[in-house]
Amino acid sequence: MEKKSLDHFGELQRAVIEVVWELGEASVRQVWKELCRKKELAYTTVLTAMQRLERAGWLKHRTEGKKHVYLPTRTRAQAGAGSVRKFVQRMFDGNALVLFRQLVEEGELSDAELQELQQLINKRRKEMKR
Amino acid sequence: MEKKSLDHFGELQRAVIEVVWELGEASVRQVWKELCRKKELAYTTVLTAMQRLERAGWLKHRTEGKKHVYLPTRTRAQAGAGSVRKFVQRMFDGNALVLFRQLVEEGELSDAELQELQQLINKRRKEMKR
DNA sequence: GACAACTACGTCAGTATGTAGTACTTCTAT
DNA sequence: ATAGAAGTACTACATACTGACGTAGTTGTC
Repeated sequence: MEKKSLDHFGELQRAVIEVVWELGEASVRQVWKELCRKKELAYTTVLTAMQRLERAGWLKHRTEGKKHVYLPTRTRAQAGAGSVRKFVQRMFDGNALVLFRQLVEEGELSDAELQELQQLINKRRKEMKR
Repeated sequence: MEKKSLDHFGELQRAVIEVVWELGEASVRQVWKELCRKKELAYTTVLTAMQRLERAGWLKHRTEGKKHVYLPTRTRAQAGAGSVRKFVQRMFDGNALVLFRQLVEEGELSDAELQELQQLINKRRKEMKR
């Protein structure tokens, strides 16, 4: 069922779903207006993108008068988590620790961030003990 | 220049480069033989895949007699790191901490792994202090 | 020089994507 | 009731990438 990871969409579809997440729910026109602030687009271009996202299972819609109001099927956080999971699967054979090692050792994080991360881990481990 | 992340390749190309990494360097025939253990493939199919990987900047080759010996342009680790970086960029606006939070809080890791991660972080922080 | 092994090049089908036009439908204001 | 605005549905087209090969030309070796 759930097939594609978020970061495998094209730019347009990606931008569309980001807008929907931001607004919580949105009509085509709303999204269109938002995207037009960056770049002129035909209304139907956005419509198509949203229909494709719906077919792909990322959006659903409810009918309101004559228009469709689209909602995300997953929260941004859920989508992020799913993408991470798939990414870890593809890239590191499902072993998340390898990814961590990569990020920690390749110096992607500042000392402050590392510290925050430690707190996160401690908290998590305490929660798990219960 | 460097455009595509490792996990955006198709299955064949992905399998090819994995074999090359494993062998260190490899002729088309070597890779072909290896891949044929899983699935019959025409020799030229593999050839094409390798040529495309070269055009994309993931392999280079040296000529040896009449054949080409292909080498990776990046180590597996470098490629992994690059992909992670791009992934973090696309998915979390470059903020790796958000990714960590995702993984830690969504319960992707066991207690043992969390513990190991803490050790990694400690080691890294000590290194940074110097 | 013949032949096997190679590479170069072209091709084809399938899929995804951005982009948008056209036609049909429906709500709404007069 | 009806015209027009606003919506959606459907179709189309160009581009790109991929898997998958076939064929033709080249070259090293016996």
